[in-house]
Amino acid sequence: MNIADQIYSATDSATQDRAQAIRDQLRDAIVDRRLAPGTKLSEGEVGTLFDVSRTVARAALQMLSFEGLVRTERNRGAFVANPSPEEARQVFASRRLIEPGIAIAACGRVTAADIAAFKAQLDEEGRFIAERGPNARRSEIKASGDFHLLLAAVAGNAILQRFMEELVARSSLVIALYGRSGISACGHSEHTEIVGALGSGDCGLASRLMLHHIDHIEADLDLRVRAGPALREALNF
Amino acid sequence: MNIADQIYSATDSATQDRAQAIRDQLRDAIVDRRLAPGTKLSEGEVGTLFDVSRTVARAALQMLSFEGLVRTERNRGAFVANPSPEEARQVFASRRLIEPGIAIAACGRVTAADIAAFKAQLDEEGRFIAERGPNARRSEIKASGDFHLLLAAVAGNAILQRFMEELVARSSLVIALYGRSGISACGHSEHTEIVGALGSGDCGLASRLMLHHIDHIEADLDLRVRAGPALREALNF
DNA sequence: TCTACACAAATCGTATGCAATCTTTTTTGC
DNA sequence: GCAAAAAAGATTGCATACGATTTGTGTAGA
Repeated sequence: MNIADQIYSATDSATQDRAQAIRDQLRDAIVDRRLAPGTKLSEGEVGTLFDVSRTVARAALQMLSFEGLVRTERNRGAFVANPSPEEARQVFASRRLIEPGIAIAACGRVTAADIAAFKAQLDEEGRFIAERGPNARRSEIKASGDFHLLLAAVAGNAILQRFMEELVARSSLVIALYGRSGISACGHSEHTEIVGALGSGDCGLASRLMLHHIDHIEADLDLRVRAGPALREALNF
Repeated sequence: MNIADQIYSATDSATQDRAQAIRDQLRDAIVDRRLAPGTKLSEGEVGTLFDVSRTVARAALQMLSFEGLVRTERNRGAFVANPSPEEARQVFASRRLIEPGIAIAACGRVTAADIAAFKAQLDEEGRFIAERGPNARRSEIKASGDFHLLLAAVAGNAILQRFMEELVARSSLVIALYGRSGISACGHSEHTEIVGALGSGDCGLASRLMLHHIDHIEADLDLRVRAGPALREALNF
């Protein structure tokens, strides 16, 4: 069982229907920025693409709409979400509220095996940062999110874990839209510090480091309304 | 616009399809304990009851399943959720983590009109406590949850507000299953204290009061595994 | 040339039908 | 009488069909 499986096991263990599989693939595509914000996802197109009927495609899109990754308009269709600056702020405000607590919970339950998993995760992050190129960049963003999901999994609260999955996914969208530079190297070192705090059992430190880490990520965003997105939103509504 | 509309405006403003309306009615029924945990909700039954096709009923049940209020089993059907003691603990652990922060956020944004709405909400709670009888008891539980939802609405973060809607709804289920006595009077006075702290702008106090309030609610639960629910679960699985 | 209206194309919302799967009952063999 | 197998019944999973709504296009009139 690799790390990715471990992270998603809570939601995917009982993968019953094909709709969930399609949702997962679409979510990965959105998080990896292969699907740009605003892209139209028509039921028929998704259906033929995955070789299922519109019924199943519709269910998958509905799930993504619940997660906030897709916006649906009646009789118009589904579109990859285009979060406004205000939504972006709310995403990070939520993370600032939840993640320090998750860090404390994880710190209280972390095992040696978990630490090993974190180390493997950090190595993977490092590899993607070392590589350069668009594909590595995508993998890097995803790996960075996976760190936070792994932490949530270790914390052992399935409800908070699901909240975090949603927040991390939406953060990817926000960073795609408003991200300024590569926060990657900085983020990676901060991840390493957090794992260090977990390993030494300093829960308060882990919590504080996490809070600063989120602040740093958000500080890298440029949430001023720009002509491009503003115009698009004006046209969409 | 009454208080209930205000609370749910974030999710219901653009009520597009009938599935959402059905979901809301079913959710109210579950939260009000008119539908007991474990009750079977077959697609056909729900469809005929609301006079829609199975397609629409299915969508409504899927939504409730995302919220954790309904559990679906492949080729078996949907059932009102029967949260385990562990799930119950996770619900309250999540609330302990999130709600003090919500209280602080709400405290920083609360207006005079909000305070008036809180007062009206408290009055309504008081009325239901004064009345006795099963219907009043139901309304009382619902009103108590609405207080927390109103607070989340005032906090002004749509994402956290949705998380709270889910947590409050699941809490109702947990209290229905594991609640020991009437925490109501105690809870009502604590709500009043929190509103007092909000009114005087003491955000730290509001946050601490909220944390204690959640602890008190949880302390009233009897989370030891009992024969009844265990047997039911054994029969369901 | 520009505007307004009408028609055509595309897409969604919903109902219904069939196949697959699970549960229950009946039948059969011991 | 009891256990096991088989058939019947019920319910979901999924595909498809049709109507409704929206969007885009072309044409007629000013």
